[in-house]
Amino acid sequence: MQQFYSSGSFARKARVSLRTIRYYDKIDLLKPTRVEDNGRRYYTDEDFTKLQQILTFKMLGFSLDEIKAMTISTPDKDTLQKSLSMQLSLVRMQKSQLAQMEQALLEADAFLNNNEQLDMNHMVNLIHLSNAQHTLQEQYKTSKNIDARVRLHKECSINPQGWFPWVFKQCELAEGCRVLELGCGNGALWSDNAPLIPAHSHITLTDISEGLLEETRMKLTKELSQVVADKSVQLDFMACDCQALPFEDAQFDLVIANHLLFYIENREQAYREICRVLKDGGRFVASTYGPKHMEEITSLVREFHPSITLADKELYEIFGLQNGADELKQFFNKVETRYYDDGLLVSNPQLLLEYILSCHGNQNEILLPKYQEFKDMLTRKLCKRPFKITKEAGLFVCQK
Amino acid sequence: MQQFYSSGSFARKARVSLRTIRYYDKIDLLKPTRVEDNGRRYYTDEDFTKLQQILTFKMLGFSLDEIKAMTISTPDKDTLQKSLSMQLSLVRMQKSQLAQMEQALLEADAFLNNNEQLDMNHMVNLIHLSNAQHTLQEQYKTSKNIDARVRLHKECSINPQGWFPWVFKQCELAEGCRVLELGCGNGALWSDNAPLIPAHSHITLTDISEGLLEETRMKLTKELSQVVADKSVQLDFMACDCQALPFEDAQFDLVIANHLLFYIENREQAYREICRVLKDGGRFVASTYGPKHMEEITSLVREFHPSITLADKELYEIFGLQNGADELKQFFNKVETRYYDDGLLVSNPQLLLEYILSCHGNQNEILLPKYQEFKDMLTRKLCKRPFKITKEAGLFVCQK
DNA sequence: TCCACGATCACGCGGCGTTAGTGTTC
DNA sequence: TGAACACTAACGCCGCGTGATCGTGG
Repeated sequence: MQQFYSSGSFARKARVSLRTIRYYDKIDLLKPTRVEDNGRRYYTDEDFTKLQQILTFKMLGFSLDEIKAMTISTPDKDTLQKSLSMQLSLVRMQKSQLAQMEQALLEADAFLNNNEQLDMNHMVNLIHLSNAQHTLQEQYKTSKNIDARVRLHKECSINPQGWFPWVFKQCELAEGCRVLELGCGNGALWSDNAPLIPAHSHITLTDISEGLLEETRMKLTKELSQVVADKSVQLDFMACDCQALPFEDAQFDLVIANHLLFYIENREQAYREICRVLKDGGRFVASTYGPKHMEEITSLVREFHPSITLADKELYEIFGLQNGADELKQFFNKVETRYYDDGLLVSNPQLLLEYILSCHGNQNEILLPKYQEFKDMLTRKLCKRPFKITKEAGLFVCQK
Repeated sequence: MQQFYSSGSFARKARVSLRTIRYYDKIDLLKPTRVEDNGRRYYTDEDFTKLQQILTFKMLGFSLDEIKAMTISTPDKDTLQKSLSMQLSLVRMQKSQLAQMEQALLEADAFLNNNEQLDMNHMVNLIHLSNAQHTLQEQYKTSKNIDARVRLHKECSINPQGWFPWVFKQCELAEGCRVLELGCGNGALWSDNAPLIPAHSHITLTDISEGLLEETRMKLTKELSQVVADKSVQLDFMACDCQALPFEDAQFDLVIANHLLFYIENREQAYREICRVLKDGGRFVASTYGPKHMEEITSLVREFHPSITLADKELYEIFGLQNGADELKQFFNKVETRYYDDGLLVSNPQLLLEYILSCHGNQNEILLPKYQEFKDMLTRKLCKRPFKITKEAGLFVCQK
């Protein structure tokens, strides 16, 4: 009962070039359902739904490689619906971007009408907006990745407290304290602990990514509006590099760097800067992983294929729980190491799969072509009993 | 008082890469205001406005070459405003496209929710929509070109009647006639002559471009709604190639091909098809140019640079007023040639310039680098007395 | 004296368009 | 017996990213 289309009629129906169809076959993005011995390709209606996803994501600016990772699973009804809702949210984001452009263009036009002098800020703003669609995708991808990681931890952690509350507790904030967080990311440390933020505290959040910081600013000012008002807490945001802090000396009681230092090229410079902006007796809290963190996942994927690495460089080797104290002691008087007691019990293969695919190593090159096979293996592993994963995370508390 | 930016600070401010800035310099898309002897580039605020246009048009999907043609003139306040309004309309078109996508995605999702079976038409529709942004630009460009040509003729013609009313008159439509127009374009023949369309006539418009036809359909059904209702005129639309007409034999009293035949590869095949669908005694009206049409413009640009040609092949050589009758006589009984008496008197250099730039020859490669020089030459030519341009257009009336 | 910044090649990549030449099917 | 269609292979284009290497100003 299946109706087959030849490559030509398939391409015509979809109004894409034949070359494109062949190319998508060659790069394993869209394989024909059937290939005859003479090499002729035959496609079905199912391939249309695949092509639809591909083209829509392409329109939204993703590269074919990225699309390959996004559309790897065969489209059953469920994944199709997920994909559609993802497309929908992306289309809406694009639309709102265009609406911003429209607004800015209208403003610039009105400005030109009223005023002889034209304002460069308008122009620069427009320039940034027209470049924004690229940033938008980057953000979407990273936020999707972060999402996958957060979900695994949230849904499978043994310790019910959670990482951010634990870190917050270690910080021991006092009333009226002045705090600087470096690499704030999405600001989870503060949104997760909103009720615990002491009165009159002055919190400065920094990140090196302007776009991310802007998003975080919008999110936090919304979510913390109560606290800010009730306890007269002050929130500041500043995009900067922690190797060159734009703050005066001896400003802060506490500096926090949550899972950040392994990304910094010149850590000594960063320590110097942190010391500079800390008051005498102020504290520096720096969290990181240990060598055993998530080691079972690494073994698991290595079992499937031995040459997979989930991270280009092991972050804990650069700055980890086992070696971080040494270098910190050169800059701070007292350095105390504290471990966070937790582990994961994973029974949902999909969660684990998405976590693995969100890693920054070479896993996708190897796993995506054997997606189904790998998924089946995970499912088999997890169906009998939950999979136990070690967490080894913690932080250093340093005193100036 | 001018503030200069180095290439690096310019790029940082605009958040584009330095490489991009250098590349735009190399391809003559955005030249720095000043270049020092050591090769260093220096940019000003004016260059920001240029860059804004470039990036916005790029976001909207135009190629850098196209953008070069669009942003060639130095941005005084007037051209800047024009450019902004152009950007605005394009942004709005994109937005509406995205809105359509959103709609279609929602529908598909709802469909999936209610119904087990998913409809391929939805998918194919989505596919076409995601490809549409490309078509959109094409349409925008051709419509801009057509616009430039129409404006020149409308504003500078000596004969006040106008081309389309004249053609319409030659067609001698009767009540209840069945008419087929091949290559209807934007349907100007009918919108320009709406009050003259006889009652009960049945008009079928075709074009080979589906997108253009769809647009024309929307436009005409709006503009002719009165006539259609009052005189019970019937309008049909059909995307097809005139070398293979999807109509039965002996259907039409009249077939019209306005400035179309020179584009047809196999004209004999087209004539056969036209004869086939014409009733006995039915007529075929085919318009075209003659060799002298607009010849002064060709001389003018050749005067500026002798190797410019405004059309890749001269259309009238393929099928023109001077040679068309011969081939028509092989298929029709009577062939009568009628000339349209008109000419242009141009005093506005801008109109003429835009007309020339909208031609399909090699003029842009040569003229755009010397844009200002050419514009000055045109201005000088036209300031003393209007520039006279011959029109040699007309049509053949053939009887089956 | 350094070093951050700027400049010029030169190569490469992604996503196809475009011949060129060769079957295969209606 | 074409002609319409399908296939592979190979090269090319655009819009930069990415070094490599070499000045130069502050």
